Amino acid sequence: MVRQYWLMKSEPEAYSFDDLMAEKNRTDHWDGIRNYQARNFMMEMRQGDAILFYHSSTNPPHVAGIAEVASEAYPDHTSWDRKAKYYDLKSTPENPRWYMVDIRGVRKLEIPVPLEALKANPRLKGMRVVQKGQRLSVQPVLRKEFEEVQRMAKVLSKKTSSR
DNA sequence: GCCAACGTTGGC
DNA sequence: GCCAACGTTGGC
Repeated sequence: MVRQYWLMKSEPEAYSFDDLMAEKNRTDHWDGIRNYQARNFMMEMRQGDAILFYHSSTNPPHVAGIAEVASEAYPDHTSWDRKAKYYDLKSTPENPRWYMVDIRGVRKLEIPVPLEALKANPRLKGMRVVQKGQRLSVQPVLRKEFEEVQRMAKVLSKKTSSR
């Protein structure tokens, strides 16, 4: 049962939605979050919550697919791994500072929904991702926004295929 | 590659 | 607790 809705960003060159779908059980852990607000949102996530998987730093930026929360937050062990990219010396196994969740790919959108289209849709005005300066890589979305993005993907794909 | 908008750090 | 300096994000 879906409880809450989220949007998570990833740079596709680093990790794309297709990469997630290619994982065993289409499931992977979401490590490397080093922002308190994003971490706190992840700690609110419950199994079955739905996720818009967003590709940032690509042209054009877009929502690529739907995922779901596969496990609730648990300590991000890469935070105390000296060799890891996002090592934080203030995080320890005894006192973890950073957390991660597991997410599972559900389905790829019929067609990616570009940021420009999100911005042009007045129903999505409240989404953080369309607002200037909102860099948060994990953010809550409303159910109606989540459903609107899915609807847009359907509409866009019909337009494309009828040409 | 630029740069605006943020978040974090650390001296005071 | 203030705030300057610095680092990062991410659209363009």
